[in-house]
Amino acid sequence: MVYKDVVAWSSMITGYVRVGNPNYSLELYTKMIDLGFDPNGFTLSAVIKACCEIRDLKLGCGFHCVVIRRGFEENNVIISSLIDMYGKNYDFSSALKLFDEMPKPDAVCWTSVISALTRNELHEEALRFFYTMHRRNGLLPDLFTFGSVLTALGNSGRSRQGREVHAKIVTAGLCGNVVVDSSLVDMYAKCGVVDGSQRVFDRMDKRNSVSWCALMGGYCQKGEFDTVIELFRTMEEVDLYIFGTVLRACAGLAALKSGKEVHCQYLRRGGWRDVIVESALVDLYAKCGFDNYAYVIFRQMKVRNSVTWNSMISGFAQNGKGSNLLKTAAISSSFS
DNA sequence: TTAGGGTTAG
Repeated sequence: MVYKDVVAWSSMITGYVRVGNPNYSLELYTKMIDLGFDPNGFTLSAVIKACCEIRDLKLGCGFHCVVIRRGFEENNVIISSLIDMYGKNYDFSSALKLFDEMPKPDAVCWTSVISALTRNELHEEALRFFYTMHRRNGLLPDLFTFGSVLTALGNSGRSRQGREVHAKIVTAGLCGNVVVDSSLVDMYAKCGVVDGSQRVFDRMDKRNSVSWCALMGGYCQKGEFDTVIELFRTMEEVDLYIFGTVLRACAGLAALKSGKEVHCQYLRRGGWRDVIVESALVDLYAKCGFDNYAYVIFRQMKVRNSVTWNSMISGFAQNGKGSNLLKTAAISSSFS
């Protein structure tokens, strides 16, 4: 395919990123360059976003060089894409460096760096940036900013500040957005204020799987596992994330029957081979005394991580399988 | 024609 000018190429490249085909966007970009067209700001922000989607840090760095070479360093749209790309690829120091070099970052750039810090679990730093953006620079946080800030507040267990931010969201008239409301449910849940989560959840007009998952996570954290299982049974649509939480509740109760039902439902969905859910299954069966079955799942897993190994090893330990335990522990140590 | 947000396991 050949387009007549760089505007047409950019529209196509941007369009394919938007519809979730970043690889094709990058192919188009290569073709465009091969045909001798020069990328403009629109093209570059789109391909950087594509690198972000496919989690290709190396290629993203390459585009960062192109941005510098072509003199787009003061383009806020491109820089916020780059900050986001570095943040999502867990290179927060590059994200921070880029942000620090900006003479006058706008609210979106502040939000991008707050999100990069939150994603890299630098929650206190993210909150410092949020207050600086707001108080010292007079920039107004929006829906996107609050989404990240609530994550940082929840993960650092700051319920008092969480309530203050909740008040700001109400004042700004931003309640009613499903992402912000779900983030509030999650913030209260992670702070151990599950009644706060429930209140926000009850007032929501529109809920999605994130809202449910956040609420159920709150009850799990409180040890109210029966409530989690009850909530799960009332859900009409479930997604991958829910399984991890509900299996944690089943394991907490050593509820083999419920666990098996959830396991069947997970298998019926088909296609998912998720390390988190499968690790939760290993833990569930081991806690219910079925370490042999836990081991069957463990062996079939395509991807294992430290949680999987720990669940299996402690499963053997709990069930008095000393020799299996030592064998598994020895193999796991060769992976670390 | 372009940028940024939320949820699972030991």
